[in-house]
Amino acid sequence: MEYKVYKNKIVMQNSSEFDIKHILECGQVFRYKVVESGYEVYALEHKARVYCQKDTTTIFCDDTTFFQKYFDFDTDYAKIKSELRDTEILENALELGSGIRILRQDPLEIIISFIISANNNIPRIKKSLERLCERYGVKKGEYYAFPTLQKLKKVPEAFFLEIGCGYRAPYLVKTIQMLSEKFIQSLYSMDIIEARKELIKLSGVGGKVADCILLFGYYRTNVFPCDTWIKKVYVQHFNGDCKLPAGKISEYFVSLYGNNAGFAQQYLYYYKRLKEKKKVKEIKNG
DNA sequence: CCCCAGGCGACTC
DNA sequence: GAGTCGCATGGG
Repeated sequence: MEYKVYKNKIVMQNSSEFDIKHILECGQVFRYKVVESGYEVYALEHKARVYCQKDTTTIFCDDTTFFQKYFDFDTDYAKIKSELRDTEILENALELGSGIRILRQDPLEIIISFIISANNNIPRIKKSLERLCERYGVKKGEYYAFPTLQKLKKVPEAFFLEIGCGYRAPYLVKTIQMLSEKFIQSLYSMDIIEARKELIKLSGVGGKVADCILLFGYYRTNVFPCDTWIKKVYVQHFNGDCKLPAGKISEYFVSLYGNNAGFAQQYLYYYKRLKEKKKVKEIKNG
């Protein structure tokens, strides 16, 4: 991918491997919002504004080094896509979500976000996280940083209830008490099986959430989070058994795509959600 | 009223 | 170990 880095911006031309809409709306990140003709995205204490006009994408930000890493600029997505283009459904998904990239996000932010995500819908997850940051994150001008672990340890269960976390509130409190910087760091170098086992020990973290944490928080791309949408993909496009548990479906896709499994999952998830949304709209409009 | 949302924990057997 | 079930909460 070709790009130029300036003092406070990164500029890309004809970037077929970078589409900010695809990146933000494929379910890996919740702290972003639509602004005039672009998006604003928040990561830890940083903020970026991304605009796309014709063939030019511009990332305005406070720290270009941070966001080059965050947007995964060192990975060759053209190569990954060529390796994944093996079936009709993948071909369609790769075309629809051609500009998807897996973000290098902060593990703590991802752990909290995906505990909240369980059996929840995206608008509500976004709202809960926004209110958590507003109350416990450091104010950075007109936005808020994600709370530090130290700050999170002071959040009472009642507050998580107040911001709409529902029955996940006690899970969050319990998990935050279990977390330490050392634990979070230790997972980077841990064997994937072991890391997954450690994450599942956390309250509110099962197999699916653990896979999301590994993929989005630790960039472990040889996992395949299986949720309700992916289940539909498996049944409808891979001739799968609808009674098969999520863990087995996940294993199936990892055996199929190996270190590209996480990427495949994002393309398929984005594809299925968009298609389903479109179908609902069509029904509504007659 | 129903069903669903990026599932998990507790409880069975 | 696999199979049920309840779960807060808001939207369609």
